[in-house]
Amino acid sequence: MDTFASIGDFIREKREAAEVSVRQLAKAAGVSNPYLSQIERGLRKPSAEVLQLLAKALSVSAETLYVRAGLLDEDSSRKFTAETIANDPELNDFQKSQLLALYSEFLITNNSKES
Amino acid sequence: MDTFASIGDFIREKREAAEVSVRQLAKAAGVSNPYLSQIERGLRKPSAEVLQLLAKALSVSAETLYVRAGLLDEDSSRKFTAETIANDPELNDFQKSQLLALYSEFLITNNSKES
DNA sequence: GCCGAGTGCTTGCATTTGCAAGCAGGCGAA
DNA sequence: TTCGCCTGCTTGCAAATGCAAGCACTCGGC
Repeated sequence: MDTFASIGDFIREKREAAEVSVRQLAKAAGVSNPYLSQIERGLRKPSAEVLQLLAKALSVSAETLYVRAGLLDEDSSRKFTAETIANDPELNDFQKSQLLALYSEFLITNNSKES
Repeated sequence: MDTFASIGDFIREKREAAEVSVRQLAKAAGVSNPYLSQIERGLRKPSAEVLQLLAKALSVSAETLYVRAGLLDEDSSRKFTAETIANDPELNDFQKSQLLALYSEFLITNNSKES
């Protein structure tokens, strides 16, 4: 599975579903229309910045496009729970340490159950 | 705030915290060491693929680096925290619900403090 | 038929990304 | 002192990205 051909197909599919032309989407996203055409046909591999612009213009999340492009794993959020909590800007340091302590406690509990 | 200078600072910080040299990290990530040096100094703007490689070598999530690089919005991180907890295979359902309840409580507390 | 407006795509080029080869320096051992 | 190994960085270059100018086509109106 060629990921970047896949993202091109996905973008074309979304564009056609939205019933807009290559030129219209390109203009809305702020990229050149030949380049968008090349992306859709898998001839070029757009940067994450371009994917971000296209996501916004297509009203889909950037994450969706990144996953399609192989730039994010659907597994990755699962692996780094502790880090995600630590980086959450909505939480203060005390709250983070409380969540992390509880999380660690659960891990220890689960590990001792498995032993 | 120049986002890509910021990602360079962040990568250097993580590398130094891990006590590895530019060459060691570059090798671990599979990128050239001069290029890594340029990234750290903000002279080059790495692609998402390179950020993905560096994230893995630094044991941080790709999302963390993407947010730092402006490729993902922090609003998405907030969604990811809840989702990350819900998807963590190390936790059972009860544990998940406890963490999510605590997390929600903190969000409500923080939102009412701001209002 | 011609024209204008639209369509997706071709092509050449400027700029950027990432690399390989190498430089300059520090440090410890002989 | 020299040597070997390590360090971060410089530099020139190949390949990739993204664009502007333009082509060929379709369609509807006159």
